[in-house]
Amino acid sequence: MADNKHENILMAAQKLFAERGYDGTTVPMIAEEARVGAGTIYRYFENKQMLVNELFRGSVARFAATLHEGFPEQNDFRKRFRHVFYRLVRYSRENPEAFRFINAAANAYFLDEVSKSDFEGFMDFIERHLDEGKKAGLLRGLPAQAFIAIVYGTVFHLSRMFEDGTLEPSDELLAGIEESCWDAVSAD
Amino acid sequence: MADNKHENILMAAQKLFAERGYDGTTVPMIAEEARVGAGTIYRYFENKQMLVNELFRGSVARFAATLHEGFPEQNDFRKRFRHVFYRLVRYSRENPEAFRFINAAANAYFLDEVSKSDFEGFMDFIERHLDEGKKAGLLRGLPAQAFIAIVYGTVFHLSRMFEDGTLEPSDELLAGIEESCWDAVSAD
Amino acid sequence: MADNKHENILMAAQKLFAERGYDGTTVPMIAEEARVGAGTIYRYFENKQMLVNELFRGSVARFAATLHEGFPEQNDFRKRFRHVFYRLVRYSRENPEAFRFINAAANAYFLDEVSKSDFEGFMDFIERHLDEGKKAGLLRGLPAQAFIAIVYGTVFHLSRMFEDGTLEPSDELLAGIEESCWDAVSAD
Amino acid sequence: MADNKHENILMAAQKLFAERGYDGTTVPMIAEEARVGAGTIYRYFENKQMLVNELFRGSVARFAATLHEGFPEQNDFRKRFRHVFYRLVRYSRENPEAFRFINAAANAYFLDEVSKSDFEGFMDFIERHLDEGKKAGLLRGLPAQAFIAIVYGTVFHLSRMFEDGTLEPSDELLAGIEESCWDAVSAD
DNA sequence: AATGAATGAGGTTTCATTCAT
DNA sequence: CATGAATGAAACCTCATTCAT
Repeated sequence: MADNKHENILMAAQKLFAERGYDGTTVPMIAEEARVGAGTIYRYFENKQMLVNELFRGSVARFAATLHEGFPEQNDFRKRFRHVFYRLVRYSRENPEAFRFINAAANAYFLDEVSKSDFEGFMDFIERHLDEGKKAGLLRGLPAQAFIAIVYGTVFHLSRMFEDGTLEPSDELLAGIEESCWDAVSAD
Repeated sequence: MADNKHENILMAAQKLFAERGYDGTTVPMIAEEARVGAGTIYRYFENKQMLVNELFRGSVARFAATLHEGFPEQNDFRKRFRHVFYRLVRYSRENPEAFRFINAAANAYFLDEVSKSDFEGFMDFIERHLDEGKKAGLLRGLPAQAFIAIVYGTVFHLSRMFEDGTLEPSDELLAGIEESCWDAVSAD
Repeated sequence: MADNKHENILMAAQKLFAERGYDGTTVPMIAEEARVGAGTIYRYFENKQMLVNELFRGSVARFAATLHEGFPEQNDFRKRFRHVFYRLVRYSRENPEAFRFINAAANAYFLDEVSKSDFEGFMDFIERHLDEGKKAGLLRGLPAQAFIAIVYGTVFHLSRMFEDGTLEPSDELLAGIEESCWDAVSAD
Repeated sequence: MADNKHENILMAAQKLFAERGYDGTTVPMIAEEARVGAGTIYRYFENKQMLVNELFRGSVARFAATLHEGFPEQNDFRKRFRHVFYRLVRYSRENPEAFRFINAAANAYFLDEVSKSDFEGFMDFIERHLDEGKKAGLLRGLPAQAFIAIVYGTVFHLSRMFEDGTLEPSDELLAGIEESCWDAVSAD
């Protein structure tokens, strides 16, 4: 266990913010979870709000990286769609707390403008990707945002179910849902 | 404006909890929004936690009523599916704060067991409805929960977009999305 | 004992700031001295800094009122000088804590601009008064500020001595010192 | 700049205590100003209170030395009075921070008994000097303490004015004020 | 000897709750 | 009934002090 306090604090905050929200999480709670003194947190973060913003931006950046990494070079839209779907699922499953936190915090009053625009930039990537599919005539005559609602909304809810045990994840299930989502957005 | 303080307080709390979350909302904030004294809140609710639970249960009950009301008697699954979809959308659009609050609060640490089981009961209705479609062989070979993720998740995300103006609602758009969802879950 | 909490808090703060300075005085100390809960102080003052500034301005205003009240109408400079001297002494003796506080806090970093300019306005009155004496040829060829140093400085130090018992005040003593000050500033 | 940390710390503390008071100055502030680590301060001083006391005593000792040095041997009271006045002024001008700190800290709750009695001893020297003048019949029929109020109080206030630029020091001005003070205390 | 990261006691401030009016 | 002034526990944050390096 490398004694990286900065990272420990962020991970502790991640967990607690996901469980109890920003205002429901106290700094001493974070300190205890991170196994540091409460004052130590203020050596690494200016205040609680800076901490939550730094955490949010880091999580969004890793989320974006997950999505971008391995994004198919050739313009095979079906392949790209599948990539995006599986990467959304992968991030939500490998970082369930981060994923839950990002979605709960997006647009929250404690986020600063940089954080909000970082998140928008992330969503824009998905939107641009779907727009390509529309231009190629592969998708229905709905706004790209509607497709986001379907795909992202589905993954979001799925992640909740995986987390609380309502649903057990399996390759088969995910393949089925990916196909469902594709059928929901593809033309004809 | 009838001077129904009990109701005013609940509506004020609804609005604020939706905007700032449970812990980010103070009792004096609720009092000001409801145009009552802070002490008055304690004549109608034992404490803040009881208030949030009563609010949650009321919202879930109205949500359930919206869904049940007009549920097609005859066993026409396609019609019933459409009913459920449109009623989810109707509730989310007519009570955006309540809808946002319900989804943010579901499973939150401040809910008591009664509230949690009320919400589960509500979800069970949707699940049972989808199970019928499966039994009738009209839906794909996926768990009913997966369909919930798709439909409910889509409506949830859609509602967010309507609220923040990312997407403009229209009959045509909703019809298109309803069809998408149906295509996502129906067999063939 | 009228239960004027606002006033009680100001008086408690006055006493403690005079004894221990602004930073050496804690809000709970003020609360205890004022016989109120710590939180109550924040119903009357936005924060500690607003409290110290309101206190300062009130004290300066009463100091100025003491000086202005009964200021001789006729332009008899000697009489006016005596008036100013005795009123400085009166305020410092009737409000030793306020006087000590004003002198310690003038120019302090926790005072806002309004407070500082209030104090300057007060000092300006004394300066204008002395300037009249200079114009009338009754005072020495020194800047009015030098006279302030002599008169105000003397009264300030005198007040300290009265407070800590180093010197016992008496009419005779004050008359003697007033004469000394006059001899220090008057021409010839 | 010799690397005398002990001295650097004292000088840094001097400056900061003069500007912000004892409680308004933090140990890290002193460390930064002295260009040492915060922990280093505790190698040279037991704690903050010991530091402030040591500083106070050193400043008072240098103040006393300034006054004693060159004190006229022959019993020429007028000369001695002038010496004292000019040495008070000299110290206050050459060590404005120390002078301001001494006067603000005298009697403060954080000074220990040794520090307080050191300061009293210093004041006693001035008092004894003035008593001689009284015995020689050269001064008015006022207590020596009253003369201290006049002379020390004047110099104290003058120093404030020099520091904040309200008054510009000059040989002529000082000569004039010294004469004023003498006229304030001398018989006839 | 010197440092500065780490800490927890204690500072300022907020807020759920009570209660006299 | 309704209120909002009052409160103290607990929140956020600071800082004197310690101690491993």
